[in-house]
Amino acid sequence: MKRDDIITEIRGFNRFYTNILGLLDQYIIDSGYSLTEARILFEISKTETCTANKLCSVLDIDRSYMSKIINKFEKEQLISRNTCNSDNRNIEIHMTEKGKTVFHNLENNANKQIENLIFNLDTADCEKLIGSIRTIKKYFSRATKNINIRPYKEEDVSYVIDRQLSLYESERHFTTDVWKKYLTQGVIALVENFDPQKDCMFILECDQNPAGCVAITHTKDNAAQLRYFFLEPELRGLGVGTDLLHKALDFCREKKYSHVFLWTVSAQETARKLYEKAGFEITETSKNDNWGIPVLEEKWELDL
Amino acid sequence: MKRDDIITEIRGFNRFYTNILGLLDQYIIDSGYSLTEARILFEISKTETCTANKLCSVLDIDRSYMSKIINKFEKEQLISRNTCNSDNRNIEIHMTEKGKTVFHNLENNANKQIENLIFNLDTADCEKLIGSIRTIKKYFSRATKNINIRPYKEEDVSYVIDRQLSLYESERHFTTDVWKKYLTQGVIALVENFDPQKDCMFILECDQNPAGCVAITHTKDNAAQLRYFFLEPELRGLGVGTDLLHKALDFCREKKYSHVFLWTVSAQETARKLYEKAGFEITETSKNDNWGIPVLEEKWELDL
DNA sequence: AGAATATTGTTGACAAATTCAACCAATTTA
DNA sequence: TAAATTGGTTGAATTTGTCAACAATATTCT
Repeated sequence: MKRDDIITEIRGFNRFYTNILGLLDQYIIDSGYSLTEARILFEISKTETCTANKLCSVLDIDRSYMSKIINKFEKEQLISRNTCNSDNRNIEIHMTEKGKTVFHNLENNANKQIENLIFNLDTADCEKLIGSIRTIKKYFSRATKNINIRPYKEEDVSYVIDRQLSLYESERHFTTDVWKKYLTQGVIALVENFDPQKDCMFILECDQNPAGCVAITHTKDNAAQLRYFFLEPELRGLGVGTDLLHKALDFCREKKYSHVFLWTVSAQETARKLYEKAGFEITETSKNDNWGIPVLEEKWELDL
Repeated sequence: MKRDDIITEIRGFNRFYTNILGLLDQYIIDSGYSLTEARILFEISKTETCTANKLCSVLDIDRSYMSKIINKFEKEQLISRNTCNSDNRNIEIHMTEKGKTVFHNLENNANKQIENLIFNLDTADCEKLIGSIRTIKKYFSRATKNINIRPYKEEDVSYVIDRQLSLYESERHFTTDVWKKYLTQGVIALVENFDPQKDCMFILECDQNPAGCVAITHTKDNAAQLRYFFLEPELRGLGVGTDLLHKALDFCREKKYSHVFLWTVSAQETARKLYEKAGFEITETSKNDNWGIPVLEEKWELDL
């Protein structure tokens, strides 16, 4: 299939889905709230500490416009507001009971509509539909995210440590203190002995928030070791990890390293695929029972 | 997967795709034309004999609003208008050279944007993406179409004959005069000897246009034969064919037929699946070399 | 044929949705 | 401490879209 045909097909789908959404929006419009208002209500209800500003950036709506809608909501007693203690400029928005009811009704109608849409689909059809939805989301979601890779700052260190500990715990069941100490002290050692000519640590930001990391540390004999490579789960599979990995490899090339190695565990499927794609090969394996669950560790190496 | 989870996932996708579309629309908005205007331009350029009214119904836009936008287009010399000869109420809309240029630029920008969106997808990824797009389109497209099944009228007869001849020619390579005569005379015979107590012919309409057919004819010994069952290709796989088939079967039940049969050819995969799903079973097969290409004909029967 | 009705398109008044520019107050940065 | 930034507000202006009345043509019904 040619590139142009793909583009044509996607644009056709965009027109198609514009129609679908327009059809569904009809219900909301009939409810007395505009589509924008409904989107805002939805966002308020799902955001814990919600401010007008957050809403503006998430929904990409003008500040003044937001202010007016929020005002209207307050007049209708759908929400209540109180200025934030820590910063008096911020005003926190909360849903009132009435607001929750109104929102609930909107939600119910929206659900019923989708129910109609899939009414004559059987289980197998639904599975296919959901699969397709996920595929499209995966391939397009990068476009809606503001991804940025930058050198680490002092304040990132706690994120790098804490987030890895919790990810390894939930995903790999690494729970022992030995493991926690090993990881924590490793990161701290890197930062304390940081040599910008030999080491690097990059933070991947998604919409201004840290969402992943990769580092190169030099060993005693001046070899490059890739460490602390992780990515927030919701960003996996978007090609973002590849970019992050290559940022580290580019650093190695820039600093004239001729070789990189890393240690990982065999269960880290997604990461392993990235290593393989980047040209790494397994050169050594060893068992390790110290992290809370027995694992097979693998050494991967790459000549640059 | 539970029904509610499916609905949640679809609604999540709707929000997601609203963002995607909003992102893409930005370019159009920056072009000096509104999204609505761009949609109208697109529709004008692809419609041969275009009138304001057609645009209104296709794009679901108010007549007065359309009138104003069309006026604006004419002032900017993007389009020219001339009243239709056959009906002086209609005013045909044509793109001027300037209009074509403007539209072309819009198109180019839109294409470039999509190009960016799929920039880091390889061929395999694109295949998956397109597959998913088609799946979603298939499952949702019924919702955007106005499907209606009604008894045939005199003026439908030529559609039923001509469309079947061309579909059988392009899809089954039935080309002989024997075949054409057989089909044509069959339909004419049905209409001429039409007995509303024993016969029926239903036309499936899609957005007011004929897009399929099914008929029940009585044989000499008063058995019900299902004939002339076909559906426009773009409507296949949406569950529309099933509805049409059941309309015919319901007629049979209503008229107290205890049995229906039909003849089809083994290559008619999609239709055969519908017959099978409705409970039909093959009771007889025979070769036929008279239609331009040798086929295996099958008799399917169903007890009501 | 002639009256009633429907269709296509237009217009002006209006209402809703959205943007713009100027502004205030709190906070952060230089 | 002055200057710049951030979160939020307000009124005016613009854009977008709807409504109701109307004109011109075509169709239907008697």
